[in-house]
Amino acid sequence: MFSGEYEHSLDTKGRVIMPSKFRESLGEVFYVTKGLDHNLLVFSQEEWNVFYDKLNTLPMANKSARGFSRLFLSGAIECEANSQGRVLIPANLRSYAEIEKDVTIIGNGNKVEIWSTENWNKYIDALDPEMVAESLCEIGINI
Amino acid sequence: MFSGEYEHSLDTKGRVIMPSKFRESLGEVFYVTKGLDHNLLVFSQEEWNVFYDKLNTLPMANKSARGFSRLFLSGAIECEANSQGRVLIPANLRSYAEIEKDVTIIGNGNKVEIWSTENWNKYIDALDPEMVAESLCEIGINI
DNA sequence: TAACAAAGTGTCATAAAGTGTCACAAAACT
DNA sequence: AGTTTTGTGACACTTTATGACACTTTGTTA
Repeated sequence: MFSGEYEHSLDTKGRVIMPSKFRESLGEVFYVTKGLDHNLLVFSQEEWNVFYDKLNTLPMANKSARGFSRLFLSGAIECEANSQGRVLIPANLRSYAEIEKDVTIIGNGNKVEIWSTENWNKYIDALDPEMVAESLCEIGINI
Repeated sequence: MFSGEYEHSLDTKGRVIMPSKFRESLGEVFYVTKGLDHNLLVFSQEEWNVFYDKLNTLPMANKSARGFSRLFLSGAIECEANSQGRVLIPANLRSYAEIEKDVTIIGNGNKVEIWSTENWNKYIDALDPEMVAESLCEIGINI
């Protein structure tokens, strides 16, 4: 399980350090793709396979199925952290997540997320626990 | 699995570079044909065979099935990338995909897709994450 | 059918992008 | 406080992309 929050910065070539706490669980090879809140998602090989298999069962004659597939796969890269745990984030992912220099990397259960620090702070500040709780109730989720 | 997004431009003779990340998996000889969204599809020999077999099982008594078959097969060409990974896109495919100068090449699972950069940007910008999230729920993908 | 034009192909040279690793700084842990 | 681990900048090196140009093939016209 991934948890915690780490702030790092990109080097001049657009590489980011994967925090050492996450490296072991992620494994040698892992996957980065676009998330739904203008952030990036990082999956271990195992978790990625589960996700990829689901995508593959979708019928390509269906328009929205083609959309997901393109969104997630065009945004996906296979990474192998080098000896120092650095990973290159390609330009298209950087611009999608509005990442320039400072990133915040958080653990979120079965995945890791990469945010631009600015967006992360905005997001987490705007999150009102009361309202979140309320909405969960409404849709019948009991936590 | 093909994934990632690469932007390239055609040379003056209408050739395009196949990104190096894709070359190995595509193999020496591969197939290019028309796609469903005014883009081009690129298959490895192996994936092409799978695709071709699927086309062959379509009931040809059905009008759309005949259309499908004609769209994909009439547009198909066999390609061999030269030593620098360049491939000539024939004029009919270029005009089908509205490709003039800038192309974006994306990995999409079992196939590669070639888009005019302009069309690709329009397409991907029009995908609304909220709506995607909604549809993902419906089909039971949890991300 | 010879001459020419157009289209297609191969390859070089250069520029740009990506990758590996060293060395030091900062932080965490005894 | 000393030791180990982790993060960062710097830089060398490798790989990849692309314009340029020459050569080959194909097609057209006189």
